Amino acid sequence: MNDTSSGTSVSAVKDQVRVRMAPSPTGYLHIGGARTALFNWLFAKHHNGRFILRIDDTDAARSTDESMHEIYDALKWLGINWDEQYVQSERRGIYDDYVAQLLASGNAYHCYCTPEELEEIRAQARADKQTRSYDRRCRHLTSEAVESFVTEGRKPTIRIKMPDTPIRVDDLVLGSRNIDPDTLEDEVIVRSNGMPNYNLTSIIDDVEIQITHVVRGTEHLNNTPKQIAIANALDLKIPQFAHIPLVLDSGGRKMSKRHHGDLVAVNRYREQGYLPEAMLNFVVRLGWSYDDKQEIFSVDELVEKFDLARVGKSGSVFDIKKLEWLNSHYINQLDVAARTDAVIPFWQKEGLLDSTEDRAWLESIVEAVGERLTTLQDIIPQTRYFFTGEFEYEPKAVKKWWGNSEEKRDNTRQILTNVLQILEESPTFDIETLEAAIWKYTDKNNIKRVAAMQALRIALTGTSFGPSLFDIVVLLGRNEVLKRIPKAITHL
RNA sequence: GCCGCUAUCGUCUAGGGGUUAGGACGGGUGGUUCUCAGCCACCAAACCGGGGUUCGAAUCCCCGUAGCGGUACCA
Repeated sequence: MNDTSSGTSVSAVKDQVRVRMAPSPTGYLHIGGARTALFNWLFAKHHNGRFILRIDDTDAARSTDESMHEIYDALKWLGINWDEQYVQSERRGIYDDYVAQLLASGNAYHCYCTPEELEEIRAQARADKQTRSYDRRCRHLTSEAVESFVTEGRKPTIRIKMPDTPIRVDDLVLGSRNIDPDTLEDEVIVRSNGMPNYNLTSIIDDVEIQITHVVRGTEHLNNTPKQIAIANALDLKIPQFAHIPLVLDSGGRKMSKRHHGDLVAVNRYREQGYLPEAMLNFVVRLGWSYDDKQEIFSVDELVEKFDLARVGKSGSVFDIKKLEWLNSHYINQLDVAARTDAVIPFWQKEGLLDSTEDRAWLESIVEAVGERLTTLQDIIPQTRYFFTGEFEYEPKAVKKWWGNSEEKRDNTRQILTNVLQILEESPTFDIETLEAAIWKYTDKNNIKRVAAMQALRIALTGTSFGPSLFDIVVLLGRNEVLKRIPKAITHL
């Protein structure tokens, strides 16, 4: 409210900032939607305003309850809470009143064209290289014509009559421009079944619920002059607009459910073990930056620093590598207890935990894994062998470290046999003692440490990578280790 | 086809009339180490093209070009 640094005209607005996110419940929340929500939410928080959730469900055929709840879930998971909520299907009366007004003032008219006719008109317009695809033929229907359509049983749509003067669009991100009225379509604002359409309901609600700033994706840019025209015809005061650039795939195309499936679903990332903090931090940097050095932002910092004036104009590519980097950063930020809490559901889902494991042991495992997690899901390949001796010996690792000739394998068997004996006879089973004993053995016999260790690692874990091997040995415990080594020797 | 938007390393971006065009992710090399990850050091990597304006243009203007978005009785 006292913002002088924003660079937008927000500072001039006396009233409270009110922004909204208006998803249509026709699927899950996707990355682009999450970013729109986040930008709006941050803008609201930054200005001490209100963030409103509006469910744009005027398309009854495609809207589902299930989808609505998925969107709620995803938003809540991200920590994007809303102060008010509206559902368009419950507000039908409001739209009907405005439509009646539009009809009465002559700013809207009934259109009796059938979908087939419209398609023909469109095809013709295109062939003629026309700017508009509807020729406005129903603007001036004689009463006889109307009557015959009605007796034919045709149900009309209602179209808005576009003005013949330019429409000025001011955009906080893209700047201002005038739209040539010749390019404007007499949009259908009410379907023949009586349901109002997006361009009508959207602007009416924005005005009705007193939205001060409409922050949405640039796919809506062409809708803006149409919506302004509707508001003008109704003599309504329009909000400010800010169109934010699209989120693109690696090929530079808009990310969409249609083309990318659940690759764009926020919930998918949640299931894979991405942290909401990482998602937020990642997504906010798609199109927004603070300065030339900061990449990591806490939510509080974002609220403090977010500014529409620093939103770029061009689309940004979704780069999973960067998300992964941020995610591992935020996972590593968690202390061992919190990280253990975060990882337990993943062990459970994998069926690795049967409630006999004690907390201290689990925390030790997480401690040993250290900074090796990119996603929480990574805990599975990193730690499966702690919970079960039933694993495959990874072929590539076997070939490299156990050897691919009979001679080399004999050698490995010998090493493992010796190591087994050392571990068996060690008076205590702690890292220092074992390490000293093993090093003594390898150095004395001129065996490369790495060779012995990797041979043992594969015997114990099936893989050639992972935490410090002495951590693993101790965490597995003497009994288990003494079982796994002979098994490996037999398998060799 | 028509309408619109955009254009800095592969990616996210900083900058913006005079800079060695900066950072980060990713990539590469070396070091540390029982492996991997990490960490440390270093390297490669960009102003779409052409015209102006100007002493000077990546930056301002124009024109191209390319990419993308929209073009529904979807939102």
